[in-house]
Amino acid sequence: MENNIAVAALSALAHGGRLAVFRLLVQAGLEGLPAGEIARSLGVPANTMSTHLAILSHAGLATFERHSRFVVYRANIDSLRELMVFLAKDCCQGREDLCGQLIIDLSCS
Amino acid sequence: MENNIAVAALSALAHGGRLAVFRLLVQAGLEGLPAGEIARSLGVPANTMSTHLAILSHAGLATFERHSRFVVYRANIDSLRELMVFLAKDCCQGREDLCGQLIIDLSCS
DNA sequence: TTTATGATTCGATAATTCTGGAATATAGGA
DNA sequence: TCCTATATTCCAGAATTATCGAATCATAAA
Repeated sequence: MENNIAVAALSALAHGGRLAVFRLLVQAGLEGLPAGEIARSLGVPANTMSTHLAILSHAGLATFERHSRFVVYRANIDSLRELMVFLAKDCCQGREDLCGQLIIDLSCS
Repeated sequence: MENNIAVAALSALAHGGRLAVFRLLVQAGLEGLPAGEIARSLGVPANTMSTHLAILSHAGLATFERHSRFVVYRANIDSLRELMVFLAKDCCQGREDLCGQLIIDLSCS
């Protein structure tokens, strides 16, 4: 993952509202959610939400697909994984000893 | 990790310059680096760097300790781990199936 | 006490991001 | 065609963040 893309992804998630959107999209799974429902669900005006969704998809954290009048958004889990690898790599540059501290618990507790 | 702290950590890293600082601190390891050396190393004015360092330590990503006239900063790897866990958890809320896609390769290649 | 060095804080400007009303697409139905 | 529903783009003001010169603080040495 390139540096600039990582910064874009971090910026996209560094916003409470967009973090909530991402979580909602993850919960929605493969079916995804139309923009309007996301906006309604989080109590945000449609145009504001449209901006947030554009930021998320620009950063690669979400994908979208038009279905007749609806634009369905989906979380891009793969992109989140790349971001996590990027962050982990920061701690592995010639210092594998520190890498050990990064073992994270992925059990869904 | 609390939501607001996670957002603070994401914001802190969502800046090319601060990302570079964090990387430098990780490379420096347990010894850490004094503020001035970090500033010189990255070609940033001391006062600007001081602001960046404050943001990083506020977000928990760095710690500091005064040694006579020097203020030595260190990366807080543990905090990065917590951030990664936080991000991973977003994908595990009742959807353990998606969690599988998050297995990341921590081998330091 | 005076001077020098390292670091932070203050204050002001520039730049960016956030937000939402209004206008504009886009697609389907009457 | 005309109307409605869904979504985005345009635009402008508000809010926040970024940057850095100057002043100040903190520590140590002369």
